[in-house]
Amino acid sequence: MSQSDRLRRLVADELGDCCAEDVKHRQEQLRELKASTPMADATDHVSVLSTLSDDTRYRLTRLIASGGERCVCELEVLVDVSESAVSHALSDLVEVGLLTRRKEGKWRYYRTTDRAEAVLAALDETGGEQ
Amino acid sequence: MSQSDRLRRLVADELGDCCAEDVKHRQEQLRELKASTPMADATDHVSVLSTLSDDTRYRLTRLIASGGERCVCELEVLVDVSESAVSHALSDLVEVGLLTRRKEGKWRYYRTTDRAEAVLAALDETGGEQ
DNA sequence: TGAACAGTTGTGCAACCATTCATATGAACG
DNA sequence: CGTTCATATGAATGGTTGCACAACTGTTCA
Repeated sequence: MSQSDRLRRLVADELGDCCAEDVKHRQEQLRELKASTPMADATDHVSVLSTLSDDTRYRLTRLIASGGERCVCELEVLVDVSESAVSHALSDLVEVGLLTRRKEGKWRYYRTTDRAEAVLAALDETGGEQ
Repeated sequence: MSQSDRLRRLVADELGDCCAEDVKHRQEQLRELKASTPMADATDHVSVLSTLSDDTRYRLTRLIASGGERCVCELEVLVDVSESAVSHALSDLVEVGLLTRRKEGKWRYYRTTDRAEAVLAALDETGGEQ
């Protein structure tokens, strides 16, 4: 069974009856949908999401978002993974634009970006639905 | 070298000089930050993010978000993975509350939730920053 | 200069995850 | 009922990822 077979049946079911014209129209509609859906940033967005979708990185981002600028040695205390893991995590977060890094002397301070805050807010504001 | 050693040095650097009192205070501050940062939904949020952070699932969500309700056989045309993979992906998305499923006859229609739209919007609205 | 130290990066292993193939379910229809 | 069809589900597997350990940068201070 081919994809277009199924599509024909679907259109037939939806419209009651249907002719080749209707199927063509639906196909065209889907083609347009695919073309018009903004996929340019897909890779960018996917890497942001996948970076934030790790427990350690999520927690670090949360902590920085709610506590303001922090440096590695403070963060190490707040999550229980090695300092190396914290550093890895922070670098990943900077790389995708969820954190910014500031050097001061031998310390490095991390801060959340607007993007990080927007994503966290989106999650917070849509908590208890189904 | 212990964590609290580093913390002491950090506080010393920040304040110019510091006493045991100051370090205690910073430690207390961090403890409060940890306690007050909302981590209850962490697992929930992390699974939402990790579900959406897959290319196939992200694209499907995008397509449904911009095209409205769709059923599996339409979506199969729009992304180039097997029907089984589409079905798996959609089920995963429903499970974490990014899509809802509606049955009608032998077809199943999928629609995005507020949460999905909020997260996509957050990403869209914070595109070109650094 | 060099010792001490904050943080970063490379590597290997273990755990996890996405896709596929094969099969199951459940609705419609004769 | 039995077949067809749309979709779901389970098991297997191939690939990816997170972590700890250790070696390495780069900075400060003597």
